Amino acid sequence: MLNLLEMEQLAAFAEYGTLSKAAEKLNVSQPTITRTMQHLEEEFGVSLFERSKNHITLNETGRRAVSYAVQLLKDAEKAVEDVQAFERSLHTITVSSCAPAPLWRLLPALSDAFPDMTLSSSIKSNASVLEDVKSGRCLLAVLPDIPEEGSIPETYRSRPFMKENLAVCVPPDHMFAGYKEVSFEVLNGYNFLLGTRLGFWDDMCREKMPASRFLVQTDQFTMQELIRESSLPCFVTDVAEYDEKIYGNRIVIPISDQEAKITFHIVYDGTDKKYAPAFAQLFDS
Amino acid sequence: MLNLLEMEQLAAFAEYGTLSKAAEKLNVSQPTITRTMQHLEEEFGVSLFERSKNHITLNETGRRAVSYAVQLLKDAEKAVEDVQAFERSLHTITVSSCAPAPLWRLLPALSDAFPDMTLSSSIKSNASVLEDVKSGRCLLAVLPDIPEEGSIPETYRSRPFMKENLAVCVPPDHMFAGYKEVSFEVLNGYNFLLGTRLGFWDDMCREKMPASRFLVQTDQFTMQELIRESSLPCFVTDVAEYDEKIYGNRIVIPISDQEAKITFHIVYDGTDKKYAPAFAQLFDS
DNA sequence: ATTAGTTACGCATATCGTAACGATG
DNA sequence: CATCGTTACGATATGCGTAACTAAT
Repeated sequence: MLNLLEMEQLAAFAEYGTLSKAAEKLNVSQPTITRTMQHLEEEFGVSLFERSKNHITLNETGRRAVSYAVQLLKDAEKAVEDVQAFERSLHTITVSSCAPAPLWRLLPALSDAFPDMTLSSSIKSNASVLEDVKSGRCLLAVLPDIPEEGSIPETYRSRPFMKENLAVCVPPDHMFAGYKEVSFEVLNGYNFLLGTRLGFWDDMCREKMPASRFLVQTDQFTMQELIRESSLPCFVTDVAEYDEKIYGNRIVIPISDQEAKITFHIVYDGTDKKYAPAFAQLFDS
Repeated sequence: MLNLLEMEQLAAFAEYGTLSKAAEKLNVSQPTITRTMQHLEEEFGVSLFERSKNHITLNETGRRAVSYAVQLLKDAEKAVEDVQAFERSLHTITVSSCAPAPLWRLLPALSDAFPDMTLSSSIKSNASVLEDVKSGRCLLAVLPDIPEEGSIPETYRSRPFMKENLAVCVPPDHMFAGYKEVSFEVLNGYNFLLGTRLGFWDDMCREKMPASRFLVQTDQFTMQELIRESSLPCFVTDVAEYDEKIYGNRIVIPISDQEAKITFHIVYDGTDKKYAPAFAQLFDS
């Protein structure tokens, strides 16, 4: 039977051209490679090399054998990696969410319900979350609406999870400071501070206020500094606790549009024997 | 690195359910299998089994590892077989012919021109020969006409090789015995003796004489006996030497149709560096 | 003289089988 | 008590590196 260690030496010889180089690269003695090449010819039952007195080259058959050797090595490596990844996946609950806020409630609940499992979450656009659901890359998805008919397999369940309302947050001397509420239409054209990792809120703001510019801050401290020191409006929601240290005396004005009042939905595979019952208990209430 | 021998033991365990059975089937001691399974868990870096004190089963990860093991074993086996097949192909000239007669001249010529090569020939229908050419399953093809434009890749060359004329062969008291020549139309409706391995002649006779029945003889001696003892007409060609021992006093009457007068053509890949020049020399004259 | 490949030899260690043990049904 | 899996031990074989040799540039 073929031996992958021998395959590796064959591949190394093919790559480096001489037995000596291959031996050096693989940290074995040069006679070892000689022996292995001889043994490979026995294994394959054909001659793989052209030999002159002090030179050895792959012949046409040898080159073909090399291509198989390389492929087998890749496959074997991939097998190990995949088995390890599968093992990890058995102990991991993967969540893809369209926004950060649902995770603040969801992750503690999951951690409580599945104390032995690793939780892995990521925030991405609605489209990416949908893809993750469909491909099975996540076990739980959080989307801002009930997914459209046909956008996900029928076996998946969708359950309302929590509401979140978007608001703008302005300094007391800002022209909006006295408003009870404000619409996207009115806001459109003003520039905003925008933190990263807002998921779909990010997309929605750009869509609803195409004339506005969003000054994206990747660094959290910079963001906080700008909130204090600039008069630019920023966004908050009713789910995040309002932190005076950050927002100082800024004033929160709810956005009046329906689109700014979101009910997040949890989506999961209703036929998953391992998780569906537990998820049902968690989310069906 | 993974070891295919260990993969085989893992696959055997999966197949036979217990370590003991696997050991027995593979003709190794049972502790060997125990050790191998332990070693496999180290290699993969994950646990692959559920163990109780005197029982061991594959867990979910283990089953996945098994599927990779099986695949790797298949691939490795296929690699060896393919390399051997490739080696053979390097020393073999494969000819697909639509009829036997051209091979009688072609094979000796090839044997002469390529004394170190093995010759491998087969007789099949025109369609099969065309497929063999297109798929590269044969190096040389013999077809009854110049292949139609587009039926084979443009890089292929077609050269006339030899002619063959079909005739019927009847006893002296047969009603056709006095004819100078005879057409398919006249022959249509009569029944004939037909040897196997006639290639495209077989198809042509059935096409041109749809009302006739062909009594196919697979055994050569039965065929010869029937030629002697029956008055049924059979087919001969001008290429096969007329053997009195077989045909006795039978009389040969040429078939007058154009379709019974064939020029065989050799077809080969004109871009094949190894063979095209030699083939050109053999067939371009 | 240097580099490359093969062969010979001796040692280290890996691997296997036997045997003994423990657990289970 | 028959079956199954693990552990321990000793023999052997496998495989490696060193060294010596040949050939080529």
